[in-house]
Amino acid sequence: MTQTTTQNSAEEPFILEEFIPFKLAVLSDAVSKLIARDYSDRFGITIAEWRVMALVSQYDEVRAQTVVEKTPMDKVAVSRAVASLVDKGLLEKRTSQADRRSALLHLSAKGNTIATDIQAVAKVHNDDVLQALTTTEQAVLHAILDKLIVQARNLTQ
Amino acid sequence: MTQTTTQNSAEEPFILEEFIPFKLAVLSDAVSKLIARDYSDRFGITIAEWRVMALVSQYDEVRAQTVVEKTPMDKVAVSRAVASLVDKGLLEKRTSQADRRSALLHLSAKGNTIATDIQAVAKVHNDDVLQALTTTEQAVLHAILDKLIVQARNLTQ
DNA sequence: CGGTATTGGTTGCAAATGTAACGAAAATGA
DNA sequence: TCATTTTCGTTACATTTGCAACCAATACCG
Repeated sequence: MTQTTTQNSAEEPFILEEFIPFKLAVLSDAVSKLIARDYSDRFGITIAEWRVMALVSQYDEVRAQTVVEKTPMDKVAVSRAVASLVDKGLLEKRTSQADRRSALLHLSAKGNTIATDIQAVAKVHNDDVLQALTTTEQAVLHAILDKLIVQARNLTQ
Repeated sequence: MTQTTTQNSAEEPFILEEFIPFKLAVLSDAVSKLIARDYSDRFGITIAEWRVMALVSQYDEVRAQTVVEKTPMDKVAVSRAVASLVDKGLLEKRTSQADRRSALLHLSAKGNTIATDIQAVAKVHNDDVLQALTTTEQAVLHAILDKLIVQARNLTQ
């Protein structure tokens, strides 16, 4: 851990609500709950399932490992989301010819339709949240979040 | 839900990684895991427990309900964190004379010492993360997060 | 008052999540 | 080429979390 505290920091009162990790948790939690409820009500899927669908939709065909790399989900979470989506008939798995350990995921016709619907809803959610900001602020936010995500990854070795 | 999508949004490809709710989840998750591991290793407490300690330390004496209002934790989570802290001898509960349903929380001597230590560590974590940003960006981030937290609360009715 | 509703917090149970172990396939390398 | 290690994904088990029911105390209101 890097030492970057100022020397007079001990004198400043400690205010939890002003800590970035806390603020991020508060915000992310609020937004996630909002969205999770909506996706569950409208489409009967979880956020984890939605992430898998979104990635499969984007890349057309992905392996579970790819989902693990691109989301904050571990392989168990992905495995379970995939199983559930297959169960619901939204996703199909076919074993890769190149590597028979891994399965290639792709959306079923039904899955494709629903993915399109959710994408529209997701965009509305995104816009709803961002409505509180000016266009400039939105751009700055994106840039800052990108930097911080990189930083967080660096701090995790 | 407010309709704010632009009319040509259907033509833009959908990219999960660029959605603010997703970015926030990725970042918050990474930062939280980083911190959770550290607090657990160094002090043997969870983030939930740390939040309770921080608030009790700040306000000197609080009720469980106050913790619920100021954090993204529900009353069950707070109840359990409090029970665990009492168990560890870091927190004390005394029933309020004004309302004997509620308990007033305050730190034990040991709890106070540890709280001070964690506050220092928390500041370092905060600074470590923010190191990726300029001073201006840090200020902008705070302002934007505040706006978004308000917005998220408004969207949840 | 006296009954009903509300609030503060805990507990029990079910669902979700994380960790570790696992089997199957592929990569490594002696 | 055969033994060993690594990778892919699943499964089993333990822990955590969330929801609903709950008890106790207060507030509300006829």
